[in-house]
Amino acid sequence: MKSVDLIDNVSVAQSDITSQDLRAPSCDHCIARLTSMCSVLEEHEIRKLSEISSHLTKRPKQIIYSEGDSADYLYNIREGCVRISKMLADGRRQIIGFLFPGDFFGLDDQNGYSYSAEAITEIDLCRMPRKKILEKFVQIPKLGHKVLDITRSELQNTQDQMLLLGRKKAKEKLCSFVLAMAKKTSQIDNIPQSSVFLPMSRSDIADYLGLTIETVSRQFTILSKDGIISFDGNPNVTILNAKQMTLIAAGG
Amino acid sequence: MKSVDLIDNVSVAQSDITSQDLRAPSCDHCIARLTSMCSVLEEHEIRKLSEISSHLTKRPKQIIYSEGDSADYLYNIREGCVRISKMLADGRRQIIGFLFPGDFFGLDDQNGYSYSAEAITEIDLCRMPRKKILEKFVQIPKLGHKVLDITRSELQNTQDQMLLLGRKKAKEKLCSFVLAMAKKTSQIDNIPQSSVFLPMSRSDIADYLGLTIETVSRQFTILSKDGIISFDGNPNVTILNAKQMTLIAAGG
DNA sequence: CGTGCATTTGACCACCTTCAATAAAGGTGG
DNA sequence: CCACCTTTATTGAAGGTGGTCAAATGCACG
Repeated sequence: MKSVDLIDNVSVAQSDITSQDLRAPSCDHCIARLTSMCSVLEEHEIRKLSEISSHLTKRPKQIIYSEGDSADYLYNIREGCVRISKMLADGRRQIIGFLFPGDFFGLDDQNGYSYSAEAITEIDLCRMPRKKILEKFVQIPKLGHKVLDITRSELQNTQDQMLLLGRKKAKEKLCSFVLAMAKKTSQIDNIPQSSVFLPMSRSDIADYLGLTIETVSRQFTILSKDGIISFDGNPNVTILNAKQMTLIAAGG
Repeated sequence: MKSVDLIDNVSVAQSDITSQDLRAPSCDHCIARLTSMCSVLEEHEIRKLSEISSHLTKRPKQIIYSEGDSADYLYNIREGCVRISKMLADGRRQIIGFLFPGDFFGLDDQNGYSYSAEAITEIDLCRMPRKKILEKFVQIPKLGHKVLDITRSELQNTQDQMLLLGRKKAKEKLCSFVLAMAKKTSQIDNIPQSSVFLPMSRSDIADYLGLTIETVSRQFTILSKDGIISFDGNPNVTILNAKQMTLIAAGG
């Protein structure tokens, strides 16, 4: 039922060992520090958090964990793109979200992880034991409040996605998606908003929008022919007519 | 754009006035107290919370607030059923959820409410100013933690609903819905799990499942003919074959 | 008993899916 | 570096699930 990880894990284990050495200085150069839950912490609090954290990397398509696994760790993304997804018994998949540096995932309870997490690009993660991070919420109240804020914001995004999945047409879905990615990635690197980096496959996009890869491909072609986007160089898309794209995305 | 409230508000204002008198004793008999965020509080903490709360009622179809309104209050449901929803400019609606006693809603930020909230049945609400409840999160840490727990749980439900909206067939959606309602309402009253109370209209169900009322109606008819449910007395549905229903709901 | 609204049922149609073929991109080994 | 193979993306044709339009039935209320 769960897809098989085709790449052996040895190199990852090695990365783990390496990261142990790099652990202390790693927060200093963490590009996610200003956008993640860590952004509310003082220097000494960051240091305390780094003591319970370990660092690991994954290669594209590697599984971080699977739906139902014991939820022992919380993950912070330092670098790269992660997809989180749920599956039906017969293999139909729904991608819950694409996560980028500064995002966290895996804060589940004793019922185990509620979704699977996999690397899309090369990724760089910061991992904390769930039990210890829950203690930190008590010791550092503002951390707990920040996590509540982020979770509420996530909930709102997910509710927006419900509107998309339940009520938008294929073309509207695609426009909403590209705009959302533009917004999300522009917070990370300094690519101007009109150029959007899409590291995920057509299959991922389809499973995120409740469509098939064929429909995604066709709609992209139409948007391109209509002069709304262009595909200069994969995996980048350029938004040529943001105004009209926004209009379509809103269902207008 | 926003639907008009057809029932005048005078009676509600009167309810508000009445509730001021009843405020102090109201928590004592609140049936939602054991299932809501209040469940973690001691007697004296409940009393403090009731000092910043007011009590109000609404009649079926009345609007509690609309998407975009300034998010000044948090609401706890004491009695009745509420629907929360989002709309596209052209009127397409997505119902985000049906809420019951013990559920809260309206914890939004300065961007305003992210969805509209309306009464489905006669409802009985407990209302708290957002600013004051945020202070309580600081004063009573376990309240903040409880709200985080509830919010995480909500997020998981919403992610399950993404899977439903994006990947399930109409029949599977209906079965999932009826089972979810059975689970939810059985926590509230003591109706045996096989009899499910559905206070919402076909239109509400359709907009929750990303379908049309016709499809909802047709699928209900099919499920009824297949002996999986029966419609003894509206608005109640009886589950005759829970096993098969669960199988269909899971996509098997 | 008639009016108004919600629900059910029917006929037809469209958007998206499914199936299939082709094209392009990426990875491996000679 | 190119040939070969695999994977991914695009494009085309046919089909189905669910939507749209329309009418009938049921139900509550005056």
